Amino acid sequence: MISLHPKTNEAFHLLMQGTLALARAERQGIKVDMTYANKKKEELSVKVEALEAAFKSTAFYRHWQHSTGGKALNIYSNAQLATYLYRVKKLEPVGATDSGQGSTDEEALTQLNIPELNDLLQIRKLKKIRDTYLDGFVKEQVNGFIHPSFSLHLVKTYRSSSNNPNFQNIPKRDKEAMNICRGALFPREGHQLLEIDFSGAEVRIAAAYHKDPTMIKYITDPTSDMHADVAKQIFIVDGFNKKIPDHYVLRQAAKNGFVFPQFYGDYYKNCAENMACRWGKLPKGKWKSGMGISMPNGTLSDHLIAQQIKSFDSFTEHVKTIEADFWENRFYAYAKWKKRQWSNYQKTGYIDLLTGFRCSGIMGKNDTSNYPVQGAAFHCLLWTLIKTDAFILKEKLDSKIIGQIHDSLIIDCNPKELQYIIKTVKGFIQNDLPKYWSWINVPMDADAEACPIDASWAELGKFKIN
DNA sequence: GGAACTCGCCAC
DNA sequence: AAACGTGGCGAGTTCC
Repeated sequence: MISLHPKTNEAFHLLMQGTLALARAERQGIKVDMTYANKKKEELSVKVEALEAAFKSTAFYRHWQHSTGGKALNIYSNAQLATYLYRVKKLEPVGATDSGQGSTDEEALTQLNIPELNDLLQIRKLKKIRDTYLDGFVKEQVNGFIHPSFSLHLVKTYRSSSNNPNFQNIPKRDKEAMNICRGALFPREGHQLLEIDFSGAEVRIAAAYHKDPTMIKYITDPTSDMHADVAKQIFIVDGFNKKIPDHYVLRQAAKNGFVFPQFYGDYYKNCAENMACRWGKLPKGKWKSGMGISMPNGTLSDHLIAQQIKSFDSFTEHVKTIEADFWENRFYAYAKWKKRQWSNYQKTGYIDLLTGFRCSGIMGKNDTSNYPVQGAAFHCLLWTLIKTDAFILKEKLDSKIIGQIHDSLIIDCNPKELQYIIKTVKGFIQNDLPKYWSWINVPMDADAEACPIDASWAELGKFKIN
């Protein structure tokens, strides 16, 4: 028997209207400074060639070359690199790829502590910027504008995807890569780029599913701070103050190394390793005084040793207890919902989203709680994009929606319309959206950031708007 | 010579 | 017992 989802019609209309609004954004496109892009490509090529020449003059390279027995050596072949490192030199691989080959990613090569490999990593970074991003813009550009495509029919969770070029993965965190890549993208003459982001989209939409009272409190009480609370617990800090830089780093480590991974279904061993080694800069094994990132009094190892956590293994055991507390006490209702999702899926073979979509097919346990959150959170953005598009058309504004990145809207904005647009879109998000979807059970909010007039997308951070 | 694969790496 | 969700894309590689 076919069971029809009660909200199918609503989901259908969201897809239809979303497709039309996104098509208008695609047609608008984003201006590329071609002179800049080509100049930067050239500069990167010069750097890559210099680094490549330096690499090829090392004993490491000569030995590698010699080891191939006459076969042409390509220093960018990870297969050849893995063979050399793990078969010829018999080094111990830090990890393995899906197919079982010793891994040659940044993590693995850094751990090997071979200076020449750091040069190789540097070359990889520059080539990525040049070949994936700058060259992607140049290839896809028509009359100085790129027109990234947005699709609503490709992703299992009913999120969107983007290609030709992909507008949703342009570097942001790495400052150098961000400046070079986003520095090529501009608004129309006299305009400024405006980005409106949902605040904590997935965390808030998850609350509509699990209705966890602790989580709802964290979202609604502005004096509470979930990541700080978890950081205090993991790193055992009294008098935690996120204004102290050392404490702020611990909060970031807890947020990105524990809280979010746990929401996606990660487990304590990965979390402990990431927090200790990647964030805390502590080694595996036994810890001594003076190791790791700085703390208000001494270093992280000093601090943890004083708390009787004297080794990586002991920290891991500690994080295990925090994981148990996280799901058994702090977010008990959330954990219960996750279990229900899995058992419902096992009975029915599908998962329904609050926005009227249904995910079927083979899923793992984590998928059954991740898909509905990821999809519905994106649908909040899509709904807002449709409303904003209609508003711009109706008011005959000069500003144009040019793209979307899962939970954010990017607008090529006429400065005269900036405040009006921000106010209106925030109104859609804060007032109209929760009315349209009455299952939303926490306030929805957004942040707006703009670039100066005529400035590239790289200038976004410098211009916050309350 | 192209399809399909692996690997690494960028975003949310 | 098992052990992080969703994509796109370039380069290298293998297969037909």
